[in-house]
Amino acid sequence: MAAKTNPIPSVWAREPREREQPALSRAAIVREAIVMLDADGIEALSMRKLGARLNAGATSLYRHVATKDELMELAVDEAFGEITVPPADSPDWRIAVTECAQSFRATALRHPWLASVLGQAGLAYLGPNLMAVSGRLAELFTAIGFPDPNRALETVLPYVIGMSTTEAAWLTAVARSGETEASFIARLMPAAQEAAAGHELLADAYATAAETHTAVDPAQLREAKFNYGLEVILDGLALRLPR
Amino acid sequence: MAAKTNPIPSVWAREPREREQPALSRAAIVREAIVMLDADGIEALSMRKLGARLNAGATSLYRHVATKDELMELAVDEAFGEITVPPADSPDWRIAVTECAQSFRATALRHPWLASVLGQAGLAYLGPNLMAVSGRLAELFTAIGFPDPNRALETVLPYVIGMSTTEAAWLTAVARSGETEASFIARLMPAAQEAAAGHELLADAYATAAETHTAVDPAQLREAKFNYGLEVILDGLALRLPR
DNA sequence: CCGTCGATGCGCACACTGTACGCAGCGCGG
DNA sequence: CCGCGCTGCGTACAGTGTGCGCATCGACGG
Repeated sequence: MAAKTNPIPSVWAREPREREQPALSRAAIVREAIVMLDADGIEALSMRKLGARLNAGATSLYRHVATKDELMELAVDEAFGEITVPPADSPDWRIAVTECAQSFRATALRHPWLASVLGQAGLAYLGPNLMAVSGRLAELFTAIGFPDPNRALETVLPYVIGMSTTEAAWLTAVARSGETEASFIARLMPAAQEAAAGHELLADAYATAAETHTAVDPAQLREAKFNYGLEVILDGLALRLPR
Repeated sequence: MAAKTNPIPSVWAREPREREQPALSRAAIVREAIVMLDADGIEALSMRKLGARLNAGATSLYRHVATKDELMELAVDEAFGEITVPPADSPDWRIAVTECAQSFRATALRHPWLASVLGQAGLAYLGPNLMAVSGRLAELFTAIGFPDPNRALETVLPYVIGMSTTEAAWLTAVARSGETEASFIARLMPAAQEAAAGHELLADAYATAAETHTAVDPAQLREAKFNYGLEVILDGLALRLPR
């Protein structure tokens, strides 16, 4: 402390060494990577910038992480840890499935880079959090009583993934534009209508979309859309439940 | 020709110039880019390699394409041109929807890089082919008679996108391994079972999956899974059709 | 036939990426 | 006390997208 308040400009007078940071660790690296990914998107994450953020050189990270791909894998699993799946003995199965679907969607929207990574790597990862989510989903869908729980799960999940990643990609585009979602839509729709020239119905759809989006919060519209599709699928699944 | 069979080592004796290639053009660039993407995946495409493939320097491409992102956008639209949508007056709406869903899936599996691009950029593109597909889909779903055709479409489409991109990502991982899909599964499943330790149901699912996959062609299993989920959704949508 | 001009291709250069390698310092066991 | 393994870092290399200015070409007006 003395040396700090009395800054003698000599290399010899400094304190022996300041191990201020809790050093580098795999957990700290992954945590900071997620912060950067959330803030600036996937293409803004580089090992050098990440190292700098941790008061470390770029190549120091490689003591704790084999490769950047592995780091992304760890980040994905970490994000999956935020997904909640209701217990298998939930009283109302539709509410239970809806809850975990919404949890998945919320996680994907909180971490829009997930969409990119899943598009490239799929679900071949085997991290503990991903396994936990898969396991709990299997339990839930089995307990519901579907004749083929896996098939049922593999109907809902693609829908949730598809909708969430599409939404996330959209939000990424919005974020890159620097505008609010509403103003981005307002700017995009005329171009869309022009591009849709020759496809009457489509142009009309864009026109009415532009109107509704100025009246209603776009985020609410997206959520309603998500829930509508989910209800459709749950109806379809209900037909397959033994009575 | 004389100069070629008689190679005088002089700059002055050579033929005036051979404009053998039909030169560079936006269409040729996009076409060759798709060939490379299909063959070696998305991370193998670089402007330099693409230029070399066209007997051109890397930066020559920029006379016809503003940026690599724009090139990808063009490639995506080109791929969307392969998707077929049945006419709006199809007799059986379930068959019609199934056909275009399968067409979408087939296209995504033929061009697995589509999954990556859609995950990053979403459907905000406005290319002519994408507009044409959207337009025909709108017509089809309107003609079917849903009370809210857009909502119906936006239920099926995310499912198709989610399942197709997941499958494409999986196939990409398989391709990177250099093995056949069956042997890749055989090698992966033990690891998956180990990772699923503590989640009984999941481990069991992996075990039975490993067995069935050795008995049945994995590609057929994937197709059946896709069709099952699609049927579920169509059942859910049918409930919303006015009788 | 010549001069000019716009379009096209290309070499160079810059900033940046992931990551392999070998060295320097630390804390700890013998 | 010595040595050793673990950790961080500096350097370096191959490769990326792309801006810039020059060389070359076909076509066209005089």
